[in-house]
Amino acid sequence: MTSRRPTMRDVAQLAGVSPATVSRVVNDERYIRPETRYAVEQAITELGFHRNEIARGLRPGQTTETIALVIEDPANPFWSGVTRGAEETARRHQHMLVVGSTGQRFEQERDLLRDLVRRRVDGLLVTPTAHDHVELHAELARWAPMVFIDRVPRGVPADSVVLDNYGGARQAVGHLTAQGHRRIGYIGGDPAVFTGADRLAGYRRALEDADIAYDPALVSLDNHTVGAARAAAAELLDGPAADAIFADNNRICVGALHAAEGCDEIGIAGFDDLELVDLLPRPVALVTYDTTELGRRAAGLLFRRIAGSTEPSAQVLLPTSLVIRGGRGR
Amino acid sequence: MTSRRPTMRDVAQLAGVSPATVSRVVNDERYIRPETRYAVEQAITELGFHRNEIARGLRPGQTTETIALVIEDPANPFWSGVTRGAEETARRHQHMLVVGSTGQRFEQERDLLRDLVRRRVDGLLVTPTAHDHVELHAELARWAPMVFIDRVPRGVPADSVVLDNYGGARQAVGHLTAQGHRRIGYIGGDPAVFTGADRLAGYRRALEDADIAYDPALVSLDNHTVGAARAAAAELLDGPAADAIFADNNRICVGALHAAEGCDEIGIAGFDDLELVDLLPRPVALVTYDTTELGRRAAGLLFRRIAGSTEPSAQVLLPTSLVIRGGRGR
DNA sequence: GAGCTGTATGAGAACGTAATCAGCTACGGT
DNA sequence: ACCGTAGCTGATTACGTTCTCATACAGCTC
Repeated sequence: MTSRRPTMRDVAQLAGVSPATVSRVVNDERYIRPETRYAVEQAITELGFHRNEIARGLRPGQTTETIALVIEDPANPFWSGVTRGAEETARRHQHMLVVGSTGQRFEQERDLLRDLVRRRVDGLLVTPTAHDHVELHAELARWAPMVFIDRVPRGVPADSVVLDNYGGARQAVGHLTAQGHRRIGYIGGDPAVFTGADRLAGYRRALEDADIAYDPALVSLDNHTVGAARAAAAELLDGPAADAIFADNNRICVGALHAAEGCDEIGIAGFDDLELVDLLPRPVALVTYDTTELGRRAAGLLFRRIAGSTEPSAQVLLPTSLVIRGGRGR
Repeated sequence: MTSRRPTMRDVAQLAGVSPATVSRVVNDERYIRPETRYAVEQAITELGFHRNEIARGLRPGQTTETIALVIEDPANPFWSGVTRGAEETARRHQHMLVVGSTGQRFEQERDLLRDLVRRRVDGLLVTPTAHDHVELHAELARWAPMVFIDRVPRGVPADSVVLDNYGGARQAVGHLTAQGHRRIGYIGGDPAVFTGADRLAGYRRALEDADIAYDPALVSLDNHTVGAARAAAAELLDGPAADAIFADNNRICVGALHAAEGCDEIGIAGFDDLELVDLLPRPVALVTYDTTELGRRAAGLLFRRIAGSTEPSAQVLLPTSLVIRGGRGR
């Protein structure tokens, strides 16, 4: 199938010119006789020549016109939205987007980032795995600009874009208290993840706002599946008699909705949007935001760095909004 | 920030050896004295050296260890599942995954594919845009193996992986007829898209199976948004008095569910899974499948080609299964 | 001690492209 | 006749790596 691929030399030979001339034609430079250009173009078409961008990128000062996006899981709607924004922005800057996933494993993140630096990507959009590993990011940020997504790095002076986790959670839980709920359960995922801590803080702040004492018995952490969240919700409703639940993310919210099915007086609020919630009989308060914009903003910051910006590092906080879905209300 | 990046020459100079020796250490070859290896490793650490994979890949016969995935929209759950499967498989083969989106625009697909071939990716996973452009794919498939996803190319001898669109639709519509529905509406998207034609054929076949005459008035095409689908569904229920609806994809299904809200006697079936459907009061029949597996299979076929397989091109049909969700049935 | 084999290293070429430099022609002005 | 310049093209080199070849020494065997 794939015989040896034609090079500029091959094209040159066929067209009866030197490789330099072929290069000039390909790069559309001045000072080419029309007949020469034509002959070279003929040869290019005949051989099916495609300039080797790898060799081109080897030249000093050249870039690979590639940025990388390192996320937890490309299939999760949150990350796939980010991916779309990043891809869109990369394309606008004539760059390709490489996507790598960490599955929340540090070793995988480390290998991935090192490999990407070796491949000379022009920049990195990174969601670090749960626990901080400053050395890794600091060492690699020497060679390629890095922008963090959904995490604020400690100790690495890099740009970052995060959601307003604190404000969003506070607003959602505030909505529950305004509805008269007093015993609001919190169901979260991995407590080591940056966003979880912020959302929990927002939850506590909302309780404070409403003069409700914080009760650790109403907080369940480390729920990583819909099933676990469902069980945790059932337990909170049953044991400490929660009258409402705040779900830290969309997986957990689905679990909570299952656990509270039929009990429409239980208040439910959650982070992340969910499709079809508006067809449910109960109302659900959701903290929504634009993940695509998250990807776009992050990539935008990255390209500013790639272009050579030396401004102090920026921490962008993306706003969230609270929407009330479902409950047959129109 | 980014000073000039150290090369093997720099490392060699610092370690007091030749570049060839550095190369040997980096590639973990035999015949290196332990002291020499140590000195080189010290120099590598001190300079923060990372081998330039671009230069490495320039050598003849070398590959870029990169495959590309060209899809319509990375944010769509269907494609993000495929992305995950492809990324996972790429990683297992020590390859990076480049993701590009076409937004269903042919020019964008063309530019993207050309650029990827110029960048010398080892292979391409492609979902062609709606209308066939055999020349493009045939020309590029000369240089990099190509596997088609969710479309069967006409005229290009390449592997492909598609869902059982025909069988899935037939089964879902068959379920509706078995429930006693006789006037089943079909709501589809772009009729030029390969999958739509197959699903429509499956719909017609299921009607035939149940001795129901095909009525064009019950078929609505070219619905590209949830809103359009909702309007189309409302119209079918109203005008030609459809008593059930088959939705060609998940966007359309959401629209149909909205249109039929409250009318639980209207049968609803659709292609693609939907979250939270199981909490709806009405039952919904859904054609489900594993998009991640789709990506994995496609990438698997691609790596077989990359490894040099010359078997005749394979068309993999991925099975679907029908699940009945919702309706408060447990 | 001549001839081997295995270990360890370096010199130099090659990969495909683009930039630099140099050279050529033709033409206009002096 | 000479110079300058614009238009056009080719030879050469460099990019960072790896591969091939050459070399040198140590420890063998006969």
